[in-house]
Amino acid sequence: MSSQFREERPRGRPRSFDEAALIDTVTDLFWRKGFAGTSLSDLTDATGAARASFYKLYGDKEALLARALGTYADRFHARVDATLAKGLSPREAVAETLTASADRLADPDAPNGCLRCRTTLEQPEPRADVAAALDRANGGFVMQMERLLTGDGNPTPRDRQRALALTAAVNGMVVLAEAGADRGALQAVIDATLDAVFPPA
Amino acid sequence: MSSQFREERPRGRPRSFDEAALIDTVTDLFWRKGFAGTSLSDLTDATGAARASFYKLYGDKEALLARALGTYADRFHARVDATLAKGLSPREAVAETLTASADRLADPDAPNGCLRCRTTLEQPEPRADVAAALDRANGGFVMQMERLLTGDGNPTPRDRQRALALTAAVNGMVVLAEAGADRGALQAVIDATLDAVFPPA
DNA sequence: TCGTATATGAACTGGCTAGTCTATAATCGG
DNA sequence: CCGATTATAGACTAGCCAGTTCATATACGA
Repeated sequence: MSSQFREERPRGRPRSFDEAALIDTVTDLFWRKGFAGTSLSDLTDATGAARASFYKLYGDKEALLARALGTYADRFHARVDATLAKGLSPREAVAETLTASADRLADPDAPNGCLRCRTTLEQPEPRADVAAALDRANGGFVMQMERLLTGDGNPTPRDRQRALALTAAVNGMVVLAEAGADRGALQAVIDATLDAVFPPA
Repeated sequence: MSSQFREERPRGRPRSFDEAALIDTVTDLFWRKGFAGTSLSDLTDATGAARASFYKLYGDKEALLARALGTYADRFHARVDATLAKGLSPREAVAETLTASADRLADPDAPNGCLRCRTTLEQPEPRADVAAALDRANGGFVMQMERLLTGDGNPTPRDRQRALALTAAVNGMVVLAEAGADRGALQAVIDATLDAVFPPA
């Protein structure tokens, strides 16, 4: 009976790191330092996982990047879910999302920048698996913008264009912030974007 | 008299590369392949300059990056000069500039992306000289946007905000394009941006 | 022709990297 | 306690890169 409820333990020596947290930690590292700027020693130090474990479990460093991009996109997806759950108007939902992004971008304590944008520019010709993850992250971002605009309804062609404009605004704020722009500058971008996407009657 | 008109020749063995073109070539290489992705062998192969000449003339690879950023910014400055010389309205001048950027970004033959944006994201904590060049490139871009808006007049605080919105739009298009967006998607961003910055009465 | 000045090319250094390999450690079932 | 299984630590390989060094080449002025 005890066996019936016990977690299944794998056979050999147990892992010395937290499997569930590993990809999150890797994601944060790539986010902070970039893919090229993160060495495998950085990863083993931060996660506690043995060097060999990474290769056994995931293949290689680029496969880890693909996973990290997935995690990064999932986090944003969850944020949009939370915003949609509040039942705001599209304009309010978009404003909340842009404001949260700007707050994070201007926060000196948060990891700077954006893993999706940084990787997009850093890897113009990525390996197939990374390219797929990148496409899903970038395409997914536009889709989340469409969800904010339509409240999960079907986007019109016009909505798709508005979602592209919103995506460009966020991407643009990422670069601006990394270039040293302060929160006020980002707010100017948000204000202009909201006026463009939700034209005042 | 011949000596009077002859170009001054330096004393020793002449250089085997075109000095005037060197930084342009370096700029294009960094533009295409990124700073980290461009090796010194790439630079010597492309320019014909000896490895040692780079170090003697410029110091090191990062100093070259700083120069390349200056060249890149100068090119854009010159483009804006040419646009301003046409005597268009601010809206027309901005539209022409954004259109030219989008055309280039969507052109499969042009070097992809944007050296300024890419370097901004790739080097979050650059060395002092690179940081200065990057600040001048990024700050200069906003200033060029202000010039387009004011026709070289004094920008109002409102103009400065509009220039930030334009800068964010271009930065955003850079990331969008690198993520695979087509020319039509970029046009949607341009249209929304023009409406936001030049609100239809 | 000779001395000086400058650039070249190629070898070399030192360091870092991703990825592999192996002996050992820690857990299991029996 | 034993054998099987899995993970670990960390040494090791092989390659790449930035930057330096030095003998050699090519120009000058006198």
